Amino acid sequence: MFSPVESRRLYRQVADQIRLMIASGELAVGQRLPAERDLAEQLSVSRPTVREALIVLEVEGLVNIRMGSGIYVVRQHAATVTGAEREPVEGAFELLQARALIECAIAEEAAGRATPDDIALLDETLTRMGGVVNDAIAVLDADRAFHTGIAAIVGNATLIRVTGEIFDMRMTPYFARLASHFEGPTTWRSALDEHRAIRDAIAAGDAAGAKAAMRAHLTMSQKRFSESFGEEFSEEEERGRDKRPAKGTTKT
Amino acid sequence: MFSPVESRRLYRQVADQIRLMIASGELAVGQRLPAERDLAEQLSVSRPTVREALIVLEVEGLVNIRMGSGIYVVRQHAATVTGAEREPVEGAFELLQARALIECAIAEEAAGRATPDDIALLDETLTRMGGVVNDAIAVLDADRAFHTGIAAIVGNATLIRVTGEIFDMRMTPYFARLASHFEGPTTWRSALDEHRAIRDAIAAGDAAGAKAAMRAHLTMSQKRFSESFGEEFSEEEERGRDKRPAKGTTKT
DNA sequence: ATGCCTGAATTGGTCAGGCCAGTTGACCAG
DNA sequence: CTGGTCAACTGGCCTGACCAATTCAGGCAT
Repeated sequence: MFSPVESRRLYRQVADQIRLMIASGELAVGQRLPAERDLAEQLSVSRPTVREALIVLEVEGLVNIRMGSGIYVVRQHAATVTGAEREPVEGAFELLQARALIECAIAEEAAGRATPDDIALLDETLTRMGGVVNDAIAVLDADRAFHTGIAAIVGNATLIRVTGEIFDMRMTPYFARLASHFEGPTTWRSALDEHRAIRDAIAAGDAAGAKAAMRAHLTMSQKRFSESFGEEFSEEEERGRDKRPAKGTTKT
Repeated sequence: MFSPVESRRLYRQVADQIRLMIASGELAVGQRLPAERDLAEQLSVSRPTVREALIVLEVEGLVNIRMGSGIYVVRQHAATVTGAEREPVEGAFELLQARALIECAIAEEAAGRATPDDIALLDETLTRMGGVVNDAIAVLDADRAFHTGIAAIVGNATLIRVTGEIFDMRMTPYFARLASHFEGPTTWRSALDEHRAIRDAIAAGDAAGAKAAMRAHLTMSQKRFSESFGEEFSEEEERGRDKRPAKGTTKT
């Protein structure tokens, strides 16, 4: 049907092909791939192209490249596709479910550790968020700061990082385009209220309440999302054209 | 003492450097990067190296490469800046703490959803792990498969991905060097026993038990780790011992 | 026979230079 | 002023080469 012409880039095609071979089991986990030179010959492309494709797979965590030794299949879970051909809607729900599981646990933990300084930092992000509900970019940044701020209360850099990364997963082109349809000052204000509830529970040291508030927040996010795109979802599938060639051009 | 050799591949270093420039705001969102040829000259590396680095950043979603036009910053991902210079010991404890928080929640959720097929898959990884406790690479793979397998029970691709990514964080050169000192058939057999306890709790549908078993497993992992490297750490590090990362003191 | 050591073969990492194709914007004919 | 053309970028891909790390077979001393 609608095939993005973007697929022209050769190293992407090569990466897809190798990824497919891994997913199908043709290349078993732990197995060593043919040498770059051999792959280039078999695929009728040059070695730099093969290298670029392998680097893509390495960043995705599918293979492990060991200098002087070879390239080894680490895992075959094709589930880690980088938004290439993922249903944006399913991806969105999955994302929110994953966030609910992880961030509820973090909020629960944070409630038992928060210091007044921590709460002050959260309050700072809340006031900032309240002042920029009309700025789609700034409000998103404040939203992110609130969620990573809760992770920061636990005092674990890994948790902060993971929280931020999961949050950023919504930044895929698909998701961003869908989000632009339902994100607005009204929905952001609702989110802000839910943020305040989370903040209050954490400030009160109420672990169960913080967990519940976080779950409610992410559940409501999911609800807002599903309700809003229901109407817009007739033919919004096509790739973004001249509407938004680059980010932030029309927003500020 | 010995320099970690840090034979990091050049294109990774270049990617880190550009990522840093993006994170610091030196390269603003929406801005176009210098041309590949110019970047190569400024960084004193060849163009293929620059290309490989940019492909890494593109896969990570930081930049958008548009053929014939240029390379544009999509977003700044400040959370990943910490990767380069991290204390290995603190990092290890942090990692296990983060895993405890996240994977306990996942195990809890999985216990309520597991089907006999899911359990069969877990059992497969357990038997596989039992057969390769002497193979440092294979056993690690089986270990990973068990933990991601639990995430798979929940049926959420994002959770699987996150679990795998956090697991893989231990694959840094620092961590790998430390791990080689304490990982062995004995410790792996202990881990396997703990895995079985988790599996049994999930199979029984015991959410609280699964959570507790997972927490016990990761706590024991931490214990094994800290005990084993205690001897090796005569003069190498000192502040790593008394962990307890102070709350709120988000490092600069 | 055993174990250590060496060196060649293999493999990934990097470089240099070049050509092609798409993008962009200025320039010129209408 | 409008429309179309063209030349200067820019990324995409290729060839060929050399360097560095890994691996393993074969030779040496024990």
